[in-house]
Amino acid sequence: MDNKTSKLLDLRKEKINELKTEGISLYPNDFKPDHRVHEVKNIIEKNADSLGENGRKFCLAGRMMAINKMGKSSFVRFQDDGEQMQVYIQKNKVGDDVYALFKKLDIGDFIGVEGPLFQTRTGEWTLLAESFKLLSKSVRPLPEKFHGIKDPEKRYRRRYLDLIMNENTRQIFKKRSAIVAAMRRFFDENGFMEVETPMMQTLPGGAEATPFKTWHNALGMELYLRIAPELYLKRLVVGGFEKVFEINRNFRNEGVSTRHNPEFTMVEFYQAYATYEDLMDLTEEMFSTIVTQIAGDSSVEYQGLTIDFSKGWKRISMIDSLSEIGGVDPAIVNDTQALLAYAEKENVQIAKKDRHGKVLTKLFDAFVEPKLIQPTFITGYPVEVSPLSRKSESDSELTDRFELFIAGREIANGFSEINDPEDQYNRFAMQVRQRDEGNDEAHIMDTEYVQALEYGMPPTAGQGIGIDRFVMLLTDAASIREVILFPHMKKA
RNA sequence: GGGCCGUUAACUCAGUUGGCAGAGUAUCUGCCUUUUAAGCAGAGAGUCGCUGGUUCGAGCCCAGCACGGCCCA
Repeated sequence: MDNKTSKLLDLRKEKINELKTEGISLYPNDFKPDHRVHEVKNIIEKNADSLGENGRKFCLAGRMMAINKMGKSSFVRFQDDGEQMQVYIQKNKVGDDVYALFKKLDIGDFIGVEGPLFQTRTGEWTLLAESFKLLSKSVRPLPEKFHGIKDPEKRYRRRYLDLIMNENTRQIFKKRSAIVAAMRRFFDENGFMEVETPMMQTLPGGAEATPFKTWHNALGMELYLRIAPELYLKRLVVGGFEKVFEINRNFRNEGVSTRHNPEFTMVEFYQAYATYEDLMDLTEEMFSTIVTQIAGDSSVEYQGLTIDFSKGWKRISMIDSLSEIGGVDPAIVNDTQALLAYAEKENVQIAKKDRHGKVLTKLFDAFVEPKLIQPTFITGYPVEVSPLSRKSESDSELTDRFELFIAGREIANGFSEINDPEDQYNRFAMQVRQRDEGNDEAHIMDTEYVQALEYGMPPTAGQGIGIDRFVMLLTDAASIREVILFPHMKKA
C-alpha cells in the first residue's frame, strides 16, 4: 500500500518536475536561520517593544504545516523543533516569481523566510516575509492537520510522522531524554562512573531469561545478546572500580506486551561497601530527586492514580506482605503444603518442581504485586529465586535483596552481592539443577565469573532499574511502546 | 498460546436488511492582500488487509491467513 503509486503522489511528482525544469533547487543547503521559533516566541513575550513592521528582522526556517492562500497573499503556519509560527507572504512584497514558486509548494515542505514581525487583526504575531525560499521538498503528503495520525500501528512504524503531527509524542520523548540525563547527573554527583560492558556475551548471565542467539563469523562462535550486564559490572568492582553504572539495552527473547519490549533499557549500578539497605535509601533519593526535577512535584498522576515519590517508602518482607497485603493466612506462609493447597484453590499455577520459595514468589505475584501502587520495597527474597544475592545473616533461606514496585509493577531489583566464590559456585550449581529439571530460564554456570570472585570482590550491593517503565510512570503512558521510539513490530 | 475488537481514499472516519463506494480534511481548477480547522464555486481521487467460499449479487455472511490494539496466561 505504501509503495503503490497513488494519484496524489503522481501529482506531486509532476509539480516537482515543473520546479526542476524551472531551475529551482529542491534541496539547497545554504540557508542559515538566525533564530528558532521558540527563541522568537521568547523575544515576543519579553521584548515586544522592539518588534513591528519597522522593527527587528528574523530569519526563520521550518516545515509548512498549513497554508491559507488568499489570492495575492497567503498565511503559512510552519513548524520548527515542535513550535509553530505563522508567516504572511504578499505577492507585491516577495515579487511575482517568488510568489509563483510559493504557490507550487506543498504542506510538508521546508521553507526559509526572513522579515520583521507584525500582529494580525486577532493579535497573533506573524512574520512578514520579505524573502522566501524552498529548503527541502516533500514528496509524500502529510496526514491531515486536524486529526493527525492516530492508528497506533502507523504511529509506531512511521514514528517520524507521529513526531511531526502529535505534540504529545514529542513531549514524551523529550521527557525521556530529560529523565535519562537527570539520572546520569545523579550518578555523576554521587561519584559513580559510567561504563560500557559487552552487549554480545559468550554466556548470557545476570538474569533469568531466554537470550537471543547470534553468530560471529570470523571467530566461528555463538554469541548471545546480553540479558543483563550484571556479571561484567561486578568484574569491574573486582577490578577496583567501586562505584559504576551502565545505562544500556538488554535483550530478552520473550513475549511482547504493553509492559515488555524484547529490547529494553536498564540502568545497573554497583557500589562497593554498600548493602541492599543503602541502595534502598539511594533509590528513594534518586527517584524523588528526578521526579521533582522532571515533574516539578514529588508526586505524579499515572493512569488515574496519584503516585507519591517523596522519601520514606514502605519496606516490607515478602512473607509479611503475603499476609498483610495479599490476604494470605499468616499461619500458612511457612507451610509449603498449606500454601500449595491455597494456590490450587485460588487458581495460581504452581509447577511440581517448585519449592517453597518459588511458591511464595508466585503467590506474591498473584496477590501482592498488583496492590503495590505507591513505591514499595519488598525484601527477603528466597534463595532459590535469587542466584546472585547474598544470603541473609538471620535466615539462610532468604537473601539480602529487594524489589521495588510502583503502580503494581516491578521497577527495580537490588541486592547485596555474593562475594563468596564458593557460595556463588553452589548457587550456580543449584540453578543448573533447576535447568536440568526443565527451567529454561535458570541461570547457567559461569566459572569465569566465579574465578573473578576468587580474586576477591569487596562487599558490594548492586541494582537494576527499568528505564522504560520508569519513563512510563512519568509520562502517564499505558504501554511501553509509547516510550520507545521504535518499538518492536512484526514485519509488515 | 487463548479471548475480544479492528483493518474502507493521503489522513480521520461513516457505510442501514447482502443491491451503483460515502463524508470531512488533504489534493486539483477558478476567485479572493490580515487568515485562525479561512471562505466561495467546481473537479478528481478506492486492490473496501489478503486468499478462498456461500449467493443472481459480498465492504457487509462463512472459513483460513496477515498485521495491529486491549485483556488473559
